[in-house]
Amino acid sequence: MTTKNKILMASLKFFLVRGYENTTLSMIADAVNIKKPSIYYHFKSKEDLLFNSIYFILDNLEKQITHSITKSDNPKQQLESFFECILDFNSKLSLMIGNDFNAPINFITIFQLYSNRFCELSKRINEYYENISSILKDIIDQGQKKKLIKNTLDKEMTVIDIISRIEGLIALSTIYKSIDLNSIRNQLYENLWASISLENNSPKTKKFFNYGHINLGRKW
Amino acid sequence: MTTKNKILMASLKFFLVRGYENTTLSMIADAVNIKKPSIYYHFKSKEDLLFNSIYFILDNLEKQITHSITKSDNPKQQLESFFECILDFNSKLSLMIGNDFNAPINFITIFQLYSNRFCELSKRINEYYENISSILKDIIDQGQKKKLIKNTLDKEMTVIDIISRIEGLIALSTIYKSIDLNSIRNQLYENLWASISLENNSPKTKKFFNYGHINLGRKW
DNA sequence: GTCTATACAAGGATAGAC
DNA sequence: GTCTATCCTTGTATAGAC
Repeated sequence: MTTKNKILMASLKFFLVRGYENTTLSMIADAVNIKKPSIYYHFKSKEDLLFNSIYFILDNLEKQITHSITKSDNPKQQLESFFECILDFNSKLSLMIGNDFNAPINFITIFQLYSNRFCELSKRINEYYENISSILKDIIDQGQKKKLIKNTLDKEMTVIDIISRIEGLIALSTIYKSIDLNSIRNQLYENLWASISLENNSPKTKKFFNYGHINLGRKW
Repeated sequence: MTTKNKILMASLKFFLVRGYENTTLSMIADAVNIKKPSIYYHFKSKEDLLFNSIYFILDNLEKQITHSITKSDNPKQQLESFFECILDFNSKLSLMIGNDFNAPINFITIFQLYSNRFCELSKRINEYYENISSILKDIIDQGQKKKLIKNTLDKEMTVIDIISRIEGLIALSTIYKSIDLNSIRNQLYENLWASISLENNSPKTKKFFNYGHINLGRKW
C-alpha cells in the first residue's frame, strides 16, 4: 500500500468515526507514521482529503451494488441483493477501516453533513442517488413485466420508500442501542417485498451474500 | 425572551445548520447582539450549550408526540399522528430557528454525531428511543386487541421498522435533492399502515395536524 | 449582566533543508 | 518524499472593570 493510500484510508477512518472537524492532520499523520507536512505532498488540503474519502465510499458502493444486482435476473432476489449490499457495505467499511473505536459507523451521516456545505460533493452524492434510483426503477419495471410486482405502484415513491427504509435502518442502528440489526434484517426485507409484490405469502428464505473485496476505485 | 433563551435558540440554530464544531461562540454572540464572554455568564461552556440544545429538542419532541397521540384512541389515527408529528417537528424546527441558510435541517443527524461522543447525551437519546418505542408498542397492542392490526407481527421489529422509515425519510429528503417529501408522505403512511393492518383496502384520507406552539421545555 | 482585554492552545498550511 | 521549524489564524475561556 502506497503512502498516499495509507493517508487516505486513515483519513476515511477518522472522518467516519470522529467527523471532519474533529479529525486533525496530526492524527492522520500519526496513524500513518509520517509527519504532518508530508501529507501536503500527496494532497493539497484537508478538504481534498474529505472529497477523496467520500469519492472512495461512493465509487466502491456503486460498484458493489451494480455487481450484486447482476448475480440474478429475478427481481425479488435483485432487490434482496440491493438491500443486503448496502447494509453489508456499512459493516464492511467498519471492518476495513479497522474501527477500533467502540462507536458504530454510519457512512450516510457524512453525506448529510457535507453535501450541503460543499457543492462539489453535493453533485456527486446526488449522482449516487440518481444512480441507485435508476437501478431500483429497472428492478421494479422488470418485476412488473414478470407479474411479480404490483402494477399500481407509484414508481418514484416506491424507490424513495425503499431507499429511506434501508438508510433509516442503518442510521437508527447506530443511535439506538437496543437494536440487533442482524436478527431482523431478513424479516425487514421480507416485509418490504411483501408490500410491493403480488405474492400472498412470501417465503422466508435466508440468504447471505458475499460481495468480495473492496477495491480502491478512483485513479489519482 | 430572556438573553439566556436567545443564546440557546441561536446555538440550536447554528448547531443544526452548521454542526457543533463549525459553530463558534462569536457567531452565537453576534446573533444575539452581545459579546462573546457574556455567554459564559449564562452557560458554563460550549458543551453545555450543545447539551441544552439537544435536551430542548428531545423534551419538545416527546411532549408533542405524547400530545398528538392523545387526540384519538383509534390506533390507525394514532399511528398517523405519530408519523406526521415527527415529520412536522423537523419542519417546524426549521421555521422556529429561522433557517435562513438554504440547507434543509435534520434534527436526527445531531443525535448520530454526538450520542457516541458524550455519554450524558447518549443516555438521554436512548431514553427518547425507549419512550417512543414504548408508545408505538402500546398503539400496536391496542390495534391488535381491536382486531385492526395483524396478530402475527413481531412487535419489537415492527417498532424498529416504523421508526427507521420515518427517520430514513427525513434524512433522505435532506440529502437527495429530487425528493418532494410533502407530496408523498401521506402515501408512505398509507403503505406503512397497509403493511401492518388487517384491512384489505386502506382508505386514503388526507389529514393535517397542528401540534401547536413549541415551548421551552426544560427548567434552568 | 455585560463589557474590554488578553491568555492559551491548537490547527491548517508553507518554507526550505536533506 | 519526508523532515524541522515556523507562521498565522481562530477558537475557547478567564480576569477584572463598569
